[in-house]
Amino acid sequence: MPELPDVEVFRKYIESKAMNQEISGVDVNTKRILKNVTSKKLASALPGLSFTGTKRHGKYLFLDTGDGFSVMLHFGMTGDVRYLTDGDKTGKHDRVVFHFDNGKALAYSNVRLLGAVSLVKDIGTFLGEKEAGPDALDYSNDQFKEAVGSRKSMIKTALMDQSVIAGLGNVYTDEILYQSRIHPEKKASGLSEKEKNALFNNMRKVLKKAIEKDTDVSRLPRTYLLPRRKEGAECPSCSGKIEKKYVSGRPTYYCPRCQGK
DNA sequence: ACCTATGTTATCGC
DNA sequence: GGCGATAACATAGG
Repeated sequence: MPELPDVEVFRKYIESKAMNQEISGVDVNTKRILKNVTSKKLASALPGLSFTGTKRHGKYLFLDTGDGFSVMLHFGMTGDVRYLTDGDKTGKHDRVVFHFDNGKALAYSNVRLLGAVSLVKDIGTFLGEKEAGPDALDYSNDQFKEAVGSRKSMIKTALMDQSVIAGLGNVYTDEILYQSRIHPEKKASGLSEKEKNALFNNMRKVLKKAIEKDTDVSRLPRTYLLPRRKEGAECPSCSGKIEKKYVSGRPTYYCPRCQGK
């Protein structure tokens, strides 16, 4: 489920479990998940080091080693992490497992192989190469309005464009647009000041709420679309029907009555 | 067997 | 270069 809130929850999880434990070895079970690094390199660079800190930018997660480079984790659509303690077994989809000298381990799992694991020397350089825009939660209201308002694409496309805003994906973009009562196909540059302000405020509200609830959709407020993100579901606000339409090639759920064009 | 899916990247045409 | 549409990647579940 990795969008910004999911990756932030992963980050906190790793921060609370896997810090400052000496890495004893790295198992690469699926070489295809590695990008710009060989399994040999990964397995030789990390032993003796430990994870000393974490950083997240958009959907990218970085585990610092304190030795001038970080492990970069990207999760695609199905990535996850698990801290393995005594007796926990690795699963079929654990693509890379970082073992610690205390017997525990951190597993990066991914059903589909759309994600990536890599080593990154300089995070800023890496993000520059990826053309990542500012993180969604680092934007000021004015910067946000300028970045979004200058786009000629549909608002949903602009919000999901990682070079404009890093971190928003298909699911949370639907929620943000729903909360803001804005149709996903409205032209970004045609939004009013009021609409842009609402978008900015709801973006922060939705992302923070999702993080606060550990991205458990069943714990989100009743006024949220996510728990009912299904075609034909009842709109939590007007009791109309939720519609599904492909926007920018992605399945998009919205309430045509609340989110007029 | 067919369709769907939380992401990214490349390609084609306008 | 921007933008929309489309496909590709790989896999599990309905």
